[in-house]
Amino acid sequence: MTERVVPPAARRRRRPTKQGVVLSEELIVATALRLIEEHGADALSVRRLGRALGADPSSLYRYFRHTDDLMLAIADELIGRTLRTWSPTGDWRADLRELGLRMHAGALAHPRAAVLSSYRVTGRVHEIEAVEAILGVLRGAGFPDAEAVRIYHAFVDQTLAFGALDSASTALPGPARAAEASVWRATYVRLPADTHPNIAATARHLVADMPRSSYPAALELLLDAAAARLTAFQRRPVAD
Amino acid sequence: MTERVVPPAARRRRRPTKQGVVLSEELIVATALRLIEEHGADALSVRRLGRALGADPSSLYRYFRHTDDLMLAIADELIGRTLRTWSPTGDWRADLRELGLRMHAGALAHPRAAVLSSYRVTGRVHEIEAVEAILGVLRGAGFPDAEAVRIYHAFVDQTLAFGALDSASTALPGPARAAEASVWRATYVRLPADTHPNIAATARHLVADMPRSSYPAALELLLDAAAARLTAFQRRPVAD
DNA sequence: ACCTTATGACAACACCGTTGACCTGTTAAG
DNA sequence: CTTAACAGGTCAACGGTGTTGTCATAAGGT
Repeated sequence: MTERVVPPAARRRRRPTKQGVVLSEELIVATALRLIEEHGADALSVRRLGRALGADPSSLYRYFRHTDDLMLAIADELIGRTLRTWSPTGDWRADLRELGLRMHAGALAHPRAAVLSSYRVTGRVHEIEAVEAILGVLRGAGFPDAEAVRIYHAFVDQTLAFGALDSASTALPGPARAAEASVWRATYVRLPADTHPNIAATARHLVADMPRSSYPAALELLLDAAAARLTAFQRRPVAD
Repeated sequence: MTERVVPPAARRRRRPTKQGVVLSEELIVATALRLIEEHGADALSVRRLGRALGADPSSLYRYFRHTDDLMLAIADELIGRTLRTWSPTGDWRADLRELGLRMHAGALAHPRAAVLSSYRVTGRVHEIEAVEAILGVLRGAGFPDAEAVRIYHAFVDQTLAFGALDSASTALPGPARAAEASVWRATYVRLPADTHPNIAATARHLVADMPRSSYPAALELLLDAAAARLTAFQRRPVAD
């Protein structure tokens, strides 16, 4: 068998599919994203994607070695779209807060694609840009290199993880989602104080707090802790 | 069609499968967990589970409406097991740290269940116990009720979100996972300093830090921030 | 002893990712 | 121009998946 996937640069002999579509990596990724947005992540399969493109499913294997490869391409495209609308101001806390909230919002906007991109390192252009930018913010703020990496890592993973978490629950089928929301009201609030004193005591807070995302709060806690460390470093600088 | 799933209380006519096994919800969940532990998360399918149990796959649908239901049952069992090996000492920071790390480790050991349980409220017994226990630790430490709920929410979501994130990457098929790990060494480290100064400057830290989970670091940051707030409250108490 | 019905088994359905073999239009070389 | 190579599209098949409609039967209540 000749090698299935050809590097994009060497692609020349493009010819239309039976249904008249000229395939390309970009078109495939764009169509995949559209599919995910319109019908959910479960709607993304090689076969369905092929159908949506007007091509035989197996054609896709000329562009991506396996579905995994395709996922990475999709993930990187998402990172790129998010980063394009963000520009650092110089205030590291504000910049990280803004970026975090933006990434989180982006995840919620593409609920089912967010899950895919959360746990993969793509090593592609957009991801690299993002890493460079965030590290720049932290080092510019005065974090020593090792600490900058540590904070970067926690920040990025926290944002991606919450993005995936929150968008997963957003993406639940309608009735299931309503059921989730009502568990707090229906089950937890009713627990008697003698067997579950702590839940009973905080019931009204639970009902108010739990249905909302805790990402903004968690982000603020992380920024607080990072700021505290920064002032500690500034008081007693550390060799790097 | 008669309703497929019968509430456990109403189960009476237990009869052995062709291979002589007497099914039960507990046995199914236990076997599923064993399968995951022994052969990885991908080894869990209705058909394989049936084979492992010595029963027809379709029999499982007498106990669980769909695989999702089964996953939730597994998830709750996991919460239970995690909680069972944890006993609060009275030092709230140590207790939360210990519980967080335990939950995270539990998630890593059972990736598929972890992903599901991260964004679902099961409302089952073990989950309720966990909520009660964590709230107890926080209120015992002196957090006002509203703040206790806020910290609880951030703590639990962060733990579950990181659990899902990290277990998703450990659940990657072998080669894909190896590829992930090498991206930092192969791609990022090689970026020239003139185009990517921040990555180049921190390259050795990135290689050391990124392949590991950032959960322990993120947890510590959260505990730091919470402790800072606690002392603030203790200095100037707040009506609740 | 009988009747009901819970529960297990079976077969079938509609999907899935992936691959090897085949065919054909595009392209570059002569 | 002609032609030979081969990129890239198509087809059919493999072995897997979750799920369901139907049927047989053994357990339990009466």
